[in-house]
Amino acid sequence: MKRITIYDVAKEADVSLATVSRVINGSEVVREDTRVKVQEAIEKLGYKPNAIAQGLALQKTTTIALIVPEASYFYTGQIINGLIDVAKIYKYNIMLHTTTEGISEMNDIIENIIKSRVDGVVIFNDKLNKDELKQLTNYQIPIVVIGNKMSDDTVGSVYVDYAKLVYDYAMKCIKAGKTDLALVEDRKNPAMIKQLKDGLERAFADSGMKFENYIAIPKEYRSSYLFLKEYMSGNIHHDVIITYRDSQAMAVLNTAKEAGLSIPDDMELVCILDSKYNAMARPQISGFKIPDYDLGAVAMRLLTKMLTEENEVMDKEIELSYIFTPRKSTK
Amino acid sequence: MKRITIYDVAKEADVSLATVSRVINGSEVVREDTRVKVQEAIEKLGYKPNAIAQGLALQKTTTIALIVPEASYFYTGQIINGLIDVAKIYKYNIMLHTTTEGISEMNDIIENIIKSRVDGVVIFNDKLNKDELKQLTNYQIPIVVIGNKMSDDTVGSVYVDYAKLVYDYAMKCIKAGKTDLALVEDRKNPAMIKQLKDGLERAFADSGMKFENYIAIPKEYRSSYLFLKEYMSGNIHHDVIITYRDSQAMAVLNTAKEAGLSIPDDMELVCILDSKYNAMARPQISGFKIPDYDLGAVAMRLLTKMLTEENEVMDKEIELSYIFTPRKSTK
DNA sequence: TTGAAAGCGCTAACAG
DNA sequence: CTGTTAGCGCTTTCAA
Repeated sequence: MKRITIYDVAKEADVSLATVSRVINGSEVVREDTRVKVQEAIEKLGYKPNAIAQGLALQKTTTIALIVPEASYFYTGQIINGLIDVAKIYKYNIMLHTTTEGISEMNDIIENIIKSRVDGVVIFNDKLNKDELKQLTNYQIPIVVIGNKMSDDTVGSVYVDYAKLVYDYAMKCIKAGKTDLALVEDRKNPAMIKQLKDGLERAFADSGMKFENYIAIPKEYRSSYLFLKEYMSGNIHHDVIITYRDSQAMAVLNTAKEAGLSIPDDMELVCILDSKYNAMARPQISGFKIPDYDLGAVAMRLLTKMLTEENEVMDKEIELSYIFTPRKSTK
Repeated sequence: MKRITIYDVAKEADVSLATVSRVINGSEVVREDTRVKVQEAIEKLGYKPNAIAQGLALQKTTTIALIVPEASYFYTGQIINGLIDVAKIYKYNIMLHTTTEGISEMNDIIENIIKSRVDGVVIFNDKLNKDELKQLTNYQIPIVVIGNKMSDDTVGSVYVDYAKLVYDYAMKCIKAGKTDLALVEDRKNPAMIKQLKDGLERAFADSGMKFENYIAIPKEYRSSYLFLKEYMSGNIHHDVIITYRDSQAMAVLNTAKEAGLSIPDDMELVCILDSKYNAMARPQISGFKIPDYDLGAVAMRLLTKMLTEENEVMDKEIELSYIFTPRKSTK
């Protein structure tokens, strides 16, 4: 089947290709009867405009690139959902890229993105290197980063202030007399853990104390669970244990129980990134509802603004808030 | 910053644009010193070939479209990961589309895909309508569907035979004297549940019995959990309860426990789609390890074959297998 | 209101 | 080995 083009439609409708172009782009100037004539020809031939050719002529692709970490967490999925939903509204397509291990990886992706001439890019990545961004900005490609607070002329950001989140929570605990807080490391999300650690350290410093219970997972342990099992069996006690992901919270739950510790009576447990699985655990795990879907949606919305608005978009740093969801693992 | 093109490079290197084109495409015929000269010009100007223009000239975009359901399950994420990893190997880009509610949705996506002139498409969707596929095949776009067994000249498929999986498992149970099997409905995955139900019915029929314990979740219940809580409290007993997703298995686990039933002693529990959360539950839930990542990877591999091989690809229907992972919820 | 023609940036014969 | 040129399919002045 010969790929049918605008020329074919023009011939069929007995008009020039310019006219066909006008009707597919909804130009006002076309006379009604010729518009109908062209429409009919389009229907008859099953013509679909070639977006590639349009992209070339228009110097814009109406597609944006999305970079996410390889890990397929529910959280990431929700961000993607949010982003796609609003992208759909503004007729943007999504080119999906994932960062896998290997130093050069990110560079390849960036290179690829530049070549594909997307109109903008959204980056969600724990370990974000500013130098890599610079490449993109050099090519004048508008960027929105999710998760890190940063912005300048071509980059905007949408994020949740985890440091503040944990700071506030820690302050509340300290005021309630719970001063033995512990944070479990998450090897997969180092940057996030750093934010949490910073927040805790600040809270303790502001309270005239020092945060010391950072539970690092030694490299020789294949999983947090394995280490925590040993850790808990040491008859360890903390007032509150804080984990980043649900799976770590569950590991704490299970290992504590196995060690004869009762949660929340002997020790409280809170998970930063809440998930439905937290609610399925027994006891149910308390957590912070992070607006994952909104992170994606707002990021895309911000990007469309940066893409369309003539004058600089003013508010390019958007902080989203969270809600603490108390369940049964905290008192 | 003026967008720099192949012409700029040509002028800078003092050659024709054809030569530049040759070097960026790695043509063998270029003399070494001019190749170097061109390379230098490219570096100096920071030139990146415009993939859109290439696509237009070449009549191929080296991008494929991926359609997945909105739901951001871990399973879907893994499929995407697998697909992207092999897409990367073959230098294909991924255009991601999600099907949200609304009848016309899928049609919009198809329309969009046709316009974007992707080289092929991979579809993973529970509720797949063959008529929609026909649109794509009309435009000669190669398709690979994940999850449904089907194929013809332009469509291939990669799937796991869930009906067989559950059939075999049911037969094993029946032979062991466990004849009271129950299947929990999953409103979000009707087609999948149908496969499972078919398999069970066949197993029972082949054993001279009738499968009757299909646990439908009435619409008025917001979640499986809510209904199961009531169901279990009715002093119900089955030999084995089968669920599709981990969250349903956990709901069974929790509601059974709350009703005073012991798993696996009073009742066994098995989850079709295994996940890490199954291993985190207590007791740990037995499940079938479905090769999610491979589903994506193999689908993409198949598509590249269909895209490059001159002669018809012979094996366009690929069945992947599963492994039963016995844990603590089964005896 | 419509048509002619010049690009958009690149590839691929075809000549030389 | 390299340059010339004709597209790829569409948009957009500029004229008519």
